[in-house]
Amino acid sequence: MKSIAPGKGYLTGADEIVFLLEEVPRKLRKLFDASTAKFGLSRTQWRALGYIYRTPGLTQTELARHLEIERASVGHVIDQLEKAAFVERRAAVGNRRIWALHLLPKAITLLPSLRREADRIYDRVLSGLAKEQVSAFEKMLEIMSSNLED
Amino acid sequence: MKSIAPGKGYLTGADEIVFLLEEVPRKLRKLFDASTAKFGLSRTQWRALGYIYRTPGLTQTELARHLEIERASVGHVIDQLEKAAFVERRAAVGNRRIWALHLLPKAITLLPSLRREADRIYDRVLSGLAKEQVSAFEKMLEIMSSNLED
DNA sequence: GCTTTACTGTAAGATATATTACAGTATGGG
DNA sequence: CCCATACTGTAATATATCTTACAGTAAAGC
Repeated sequence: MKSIAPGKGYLTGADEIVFLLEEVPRKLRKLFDASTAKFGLSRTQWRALGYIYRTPGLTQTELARHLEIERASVGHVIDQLEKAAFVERRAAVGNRRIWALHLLPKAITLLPSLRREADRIYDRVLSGLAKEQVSAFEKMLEIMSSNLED
Repeated sequence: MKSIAPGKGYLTGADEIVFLLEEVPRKLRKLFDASTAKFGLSRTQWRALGYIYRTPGLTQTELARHLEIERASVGHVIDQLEKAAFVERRAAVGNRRIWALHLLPKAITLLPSLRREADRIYDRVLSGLAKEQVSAFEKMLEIMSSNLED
C-alpha cells in the first residue's frame, strides 16, 4: 500500500525529516526482503548468516547484539536456520552454557549471491550522489546516532 | 541490549551507511516509544491520533496509507483507541462501507504534550548540525527515497 | 437496470519479536 | 572450597503486524 508524506499543517518542519528518515530504511528493508525471499530466507536470517560468516563460533548472545534483537528471538532464528541446514549449533569447549554457531556448506555457497544482491541495492540507493555527499551524509548520521546515545 | 556496528572485514563500505540508516531511526523510535508510553500510548497509536487530528473524518484506509500499515492492522489500532475513548468511529454520510474517524476530547487534551515531547526529541537528534547541513541531509534522503521508488 | 468490478472494513490465522521467568552453568570474593 | 552473583539459552506468553479470504457496499460498463 502506497504511503503518504506528512503535510505541512499541524506538523513541525522536523517531522518531515523524521518521516524520510523512516521511509528510506523502510524501502531498503523492502528491497532486501524481496532479495532474500528469492533464496527462501528472511532478512533477519540473512543478516544472521552474514555475522556468523564473519565470526564463526559466535554465540547467540553475541549474535543478538549484532542483530539488535533479544536472545530469545535469536533462539528462534537459529532454530529455523538449523532446521534448514544452513547453520549448526556446536558445543563450545570449556563453557557448557553456550552454543558456538557455524555455517554449513549450504549457507556458504549462498553467500556470494546474497552479497551481489546487496551491492546492487546499494548502487541503486546511492545513485546520483557524489562520493563526498555520501561521506557527508554518513558523518551526519554518526552525529545523530551519538546525539541519541543513552 | 546494546548493539554492535558492522566491522570492515567481509562487508562493503555501503553496509556501514545502511547500518547507520537503520540505527538512527531505530533509536528515534525507541525515544518516541518512551515518550508515548508515559501517556499509555504506543507510537502507532500516537501517530494515528496525529493524522486524525490533522484530517478529521479520515477513513481507515486513508489512515493505513499514512501509517504504512495494512487496513486490517489499522482496524486493531482503532479498536484500541476507541476502547480507550480517544477516538470515535462515526458513520459516513453517503457511503455505508466506511468509518469516519474523529478524536474525542480525551485525545485532544493530550496532543499538545505529545507535540512537546516530539519537539524535544527533534532538538536532540539534530543538535550540533547547522541548518544548511540539515537541509542538505534532507535533500539526500529525498534523492535516496526516489531512487528506491518502485 | 443488471452485472461486473472495485473498494472498505473485518475475521482468522501466521509470523516475528518482546517480556518475563527460569534452569543450568560459570565466576569471583571471602 | 563455598556462596553469592552473573551469564546463557529456552519456554511460555503477549503483542503487533501481515496475509488471505470474505461480506457488504458502491460504482462503472453495457
